[in-house]
Amino acid sequence: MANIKMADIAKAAGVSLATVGRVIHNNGYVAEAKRREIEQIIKDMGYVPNKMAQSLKYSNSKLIGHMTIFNPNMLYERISAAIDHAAVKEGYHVLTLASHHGEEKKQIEELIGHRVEGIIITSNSFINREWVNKIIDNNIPVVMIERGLDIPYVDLVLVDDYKGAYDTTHRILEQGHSKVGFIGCQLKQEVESNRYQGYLSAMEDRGIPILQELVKLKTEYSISSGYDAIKEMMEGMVQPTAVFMTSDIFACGVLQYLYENQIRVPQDLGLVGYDNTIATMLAPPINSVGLPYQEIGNAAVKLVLARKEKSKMPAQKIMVSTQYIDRGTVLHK
Amino acid sequence: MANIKMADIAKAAGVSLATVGRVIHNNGYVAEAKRREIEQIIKDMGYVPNKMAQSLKYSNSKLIGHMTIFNPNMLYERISAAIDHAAVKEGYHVLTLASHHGEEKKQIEELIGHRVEGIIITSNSFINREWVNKIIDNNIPVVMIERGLDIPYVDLVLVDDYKGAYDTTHRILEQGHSKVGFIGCQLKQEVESNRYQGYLSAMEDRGIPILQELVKLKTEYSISSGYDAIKEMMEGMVQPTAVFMTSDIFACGVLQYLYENQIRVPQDLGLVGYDNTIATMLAPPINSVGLPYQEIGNAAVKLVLARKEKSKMPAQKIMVSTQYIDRGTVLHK
DNA sequence: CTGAAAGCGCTAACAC
DNA sequence: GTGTTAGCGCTTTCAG
Repeated sequence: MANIKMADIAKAAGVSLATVGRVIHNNGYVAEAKRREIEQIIKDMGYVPNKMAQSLKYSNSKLIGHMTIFNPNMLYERISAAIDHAAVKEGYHVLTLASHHGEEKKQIEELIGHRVEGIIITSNSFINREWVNKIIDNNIPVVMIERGLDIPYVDLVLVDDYKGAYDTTHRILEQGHSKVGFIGCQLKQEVESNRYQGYLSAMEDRGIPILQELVKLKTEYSISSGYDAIKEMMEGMVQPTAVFMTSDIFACGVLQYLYENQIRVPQDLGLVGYDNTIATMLAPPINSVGLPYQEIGNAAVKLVLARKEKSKMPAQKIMVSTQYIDRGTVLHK
Repeated sequence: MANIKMADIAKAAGVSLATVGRVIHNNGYVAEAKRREIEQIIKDMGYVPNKMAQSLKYSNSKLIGHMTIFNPNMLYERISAAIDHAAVKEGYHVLTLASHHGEEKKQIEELIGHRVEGIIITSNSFINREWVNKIIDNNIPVVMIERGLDIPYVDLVLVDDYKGAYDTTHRILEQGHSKVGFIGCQLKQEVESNRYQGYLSAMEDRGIPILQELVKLKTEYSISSGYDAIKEMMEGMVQPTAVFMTSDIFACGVLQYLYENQIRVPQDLGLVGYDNTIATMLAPPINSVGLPYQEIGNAAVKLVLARKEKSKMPAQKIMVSTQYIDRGTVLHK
C-alpha cells in the first residue's frame, strides 16, 4: 500500500495511463462510468501524484527558496510565515534555509539544485553580489527583503524606515518631550542609517538640538546592548524623558535596567520600540513601530512570480510603510 | 546561461553523458586530462545537478516534511531550527508547513506528493489518527514531537514534563516557599496533565496542601491568560509567595500585572516559567524550565531515518529531559 | 472516447 | 576509458 503510481491505478482499472491522466486532470473525454470507477480506485489506493515527476515533466518545481538568517528578535519567524502564506496561495511551497553565517554559498547551490523558481532573501547582511549574480545567471528571480543590494534584475521589498523613524520621533516630540534618546545599531547599512536619519530630521525640524549623550549606536541588536545603552544614558549628564529604539530587542534590555533601578514606564520615562514583535510581551507592553509582515510576504512572492515571466524587466522596488502601535508608553508631558 | 543540464556539459566537452556523470560522481575511469577539462566546464557554465531528476531516478527526495502549528511563544521557531539543522547534517532538507488549524489534510497530501521521506509533526493538538494513518499507509515514517498519538509505528519524542515540573516545584519548595501557585493550561492532553501532576506530587511529597485558589488552569497559552490568572490569585483569599507557570508566555502577562501593581520580582513574588524561550527577554529575566531543542531535533530526524530502514519496528519513544535555568527569580525565604 | 509513445534530466548497468 | 541506453513517474500529442 505504498508509493502508488499512476501505472498501478491504470492496471487496477484496466485502462491506460492516458485515461487515468484525463481523470486526474479532469480534461479530455472519459466515459462517465469509467471516470467514476477510476476516481474510486484512486481514492481507495490513496494515490497522490508524484510532484517530482510532475516537476520534471513541466520543468517547474513550484518551489520558492527562502534564505534568512537567525535573528534575535522574531522578525524572521514573522516574515517566514508571511511568505509561506503568500506562496501557498499561489500554489507554491517554500524551502526555507535559515543560515548561520558562512553557509550561504552551499545553500544557494542547494536551492538551485532544487530548481526553485525564485529565491527570497530576508534581511541578510552577509550575502554578497557574487552569489546573488550566480542565482541570476541561473535565471532564478531574486527578491531581497529589508536589506537589499543594488543589482540589476534584483527586486527589493523595503521598509520606509526613514518615515517610520521620523514620524515616531515627531509624535514623541508632539507629546511635549524634547530630551528624546535614540538607541540604534551602527550605521553599516541603509536600514540603520535611515532610522537614525529619521530621528535626526524630526529633531532638527523642531529645532531641537541633538545631544550626543542621548544617542547610542551599538554594535549589535541584542538585549545586553539595550541594557548597556540605557545605563550609559541614565548615568550620563543628561537624562532623556523618552527613548526611541530601533528594535524591540533593545527594549528588553532597557526594561531590565529600568526594572532594576525602579524607573517606571511611562511615568518616569517614555519608550518606543521597533518591529512590534516582542513589544506586546513586555511589562509594560510598549509602543512600537510595526511592519506590515503579510504585505511584505505578499509583495515578495508577487515580485518573484512577476520576474519569472519577464526576467529582464528593470528592478522593481516596493516600499512598505510602518505603522505606529500606541500602547500608551509615551505620556504627554 | 540558464538551466544548464548534463547534456549541455557533455556537448560542450565533446563527451558522452556517462563521462560527465563519472566526473561529477568521482567514480569510474576518466582520463585525467579530460576529467580536469570537464570539471572546468562545469564550473564555467555554473552547472548544478537537478535534484528533481536525481530524486526521480533514485526514488528518494531527500526531503523531510515538518508540520507545525503557529504558536504564541517561540517553541515552533526553536524546534523548527533544530530540525533543519539536524536534517542538513544528514543530507536532507526540510519542507516546513506551519498550519493554521484546518489545513492539515491538504498539507499532508502536499507532503506525500513531494514524496518526503518522513514527516515530523511538532506539538500539534489537532492532528487526528486518520491522517496520520494515511501517512503511514504511504510508507512514510511519522515522528511526533511533544504531543504524540499512540499509533503503531509512530515514533515519539517526548519531554519529561512530569519530572520537569516536579523538580522545579521541589526546588521552589526547598527555597522555603509553601504557598506556591500554579498557572497552566486545561488538562486536555498529556503535556498539560504531566506538568500539573509534577506540581501536585512535589507539593504532596512535602506534605503541603494544595490550595485551589493557587491553581489556575486557563483555556489557552496566552499573555492575557497569564495576566488574568495572576490577577485572580493576587486578589483572592490566599497570596502565593512564588508561582510556577507552564509557559513563558504566561509569564509575560503575569509580569505585566505585577508591574502595574508594583509587585516586585523576586522580592515580593518568586517566578518560574517554562520553555525558556521568552524568559530571557523579560524584565526581570526569569527562571525557566528549558527544553533541549537541538536534542529534540536530532532525535526526531534520527527516528525518521531509522524507520525508513525498518518500517515495521515497534514504535520508539525518546524521552528528553528539561533543564532548570536559574536567573535568580526565586529567593530563599 | 481511448491508447501508445516520446521526453523532462539524471544514473548506472552493460557494451565496446 | 568511453559511449549507449533503459527507466524513474508523469503529461500530452497524436493516432486510432
